[in-house]
Amino acid sequence: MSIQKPSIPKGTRDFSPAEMNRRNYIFGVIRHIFEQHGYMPIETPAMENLTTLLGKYGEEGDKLLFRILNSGDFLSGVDSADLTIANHQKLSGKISEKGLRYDLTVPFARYVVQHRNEITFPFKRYQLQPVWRADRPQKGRYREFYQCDADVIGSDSMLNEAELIIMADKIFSKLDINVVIKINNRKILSGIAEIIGHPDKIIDITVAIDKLDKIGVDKVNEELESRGLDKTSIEKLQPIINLSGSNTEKLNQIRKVLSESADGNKGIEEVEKILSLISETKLSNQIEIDLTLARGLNYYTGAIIEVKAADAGIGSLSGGGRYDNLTGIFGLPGISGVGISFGADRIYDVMLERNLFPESTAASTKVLLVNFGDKEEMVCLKLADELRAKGINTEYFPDNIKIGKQFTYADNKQIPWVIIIGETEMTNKTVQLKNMSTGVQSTAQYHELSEILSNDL
RNA sequence: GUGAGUAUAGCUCAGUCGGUUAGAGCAUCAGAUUGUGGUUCUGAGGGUCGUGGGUUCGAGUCCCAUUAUUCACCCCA
Repeated sequence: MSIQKPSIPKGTRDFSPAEMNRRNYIFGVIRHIFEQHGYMPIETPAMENLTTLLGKYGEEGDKLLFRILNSGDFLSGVDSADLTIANHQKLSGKISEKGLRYDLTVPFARYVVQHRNEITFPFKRYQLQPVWRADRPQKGRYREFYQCDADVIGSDSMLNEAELIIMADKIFSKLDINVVIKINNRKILSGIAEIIGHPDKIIDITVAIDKLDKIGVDKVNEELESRGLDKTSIEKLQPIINLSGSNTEKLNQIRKVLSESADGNKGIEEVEKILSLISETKLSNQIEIDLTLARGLNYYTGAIIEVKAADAGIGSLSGGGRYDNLTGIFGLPGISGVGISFGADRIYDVMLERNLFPESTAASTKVLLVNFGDKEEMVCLKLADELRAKGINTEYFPDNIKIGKQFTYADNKQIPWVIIIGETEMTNKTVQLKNMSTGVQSTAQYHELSEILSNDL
């Protein structure tokens, strides 16, 4: 066997220490805000039964599921007639029973149904875990990536929508990313489709309108026509396509079009309610009604939320919405949920591109003690432990090598301080303390160290 | 699923019209400097030019196939 070049599957990544520190910073901010609002952590397995996953994400989603081949003799029970290309779908069902999770919402719904007797409703949970999609990778799109979900299940109140939006605003403002929070409502979209007499065309309509900025009104109308809408319907859609102004102005324009639709009016009412609840809070980011939001249309039934980086080419950083009956298919009907998901990897990409990570994410070790050999060892070990006890991340270099090399090590690891204890220092019961960024070195007493090191940032 | 690009040192990339022994920067290692890093100087190691075939006296370079990878569409965090 020849030596093979090591590699990892496309769309997956290794995370080196510097990247992990930055990623953990993002997770830390998100977790902190979630917990501040009373969300509790759960985890679910990387793999789920395919029966749990299939049919929840539409036809496209089913294709993007990673399926796990059954262990052992996976062909037992398969007859040769199944082993044809035409039968691949049927075959796949026989040789694969498990799949990697595609998102965190469906496993959460499964979890809620399975644990319904242990859960107090409304149940507020958060979950920071990787998900997998067998997509073609490209910029900002991976086959393995982390979602950070917060959901409330078992409460119909719009306060939840408002809270999720406020949390999103806090998270992005804490991370220093300028974003636009976009909201929409499935009921408004249904209302539009109802008014023009094409309830089946919601997706076609939103996809076409979404291209307005790129291709202009005329082309959008052409596209609507090619997607099977008649002239009268397109005419009725014009006020929707040309929607503009403040959120209130937009709502008024929509209201005129949807006056005949019960569903549509309900949707408008919901959006207004959410906006009014948020108006009590001072948001750092802009919030904007956008009817082209049609994400997750397969299961969202009310509010739809999406967060995009202001002036960025990357896709959305966060998305969510309300789903009235997600647990219904698992045998627990009538429970409504609303949630939001943050894409940690895209947030990372945007922050890296804009240089938004704080300096402190670069290093975790605060001070390195230089190794001078056996005589100094005990003093160093004792001092190192004292510093750790004071909350200072400290390491002692394990080998007695040239101290130049030990400095290079500190430099590469971006450790801000180095402590040198040699024969002279041992006798005097002092240390040489060197600041690696200024290059300034001075003599210090043991008891001064923790204060100097913890004051410095 | 559709389309386009790329593949040469650990990394980023040069390599002319097809022509002798394939180069640079960065990184690594060693030394200048056995109690001081990041800056400087000197030197060293490191290559099946993705893989397989073809054209040719001769291929990193041209042609075909294949694999990997990147970007875009669809869709999505």
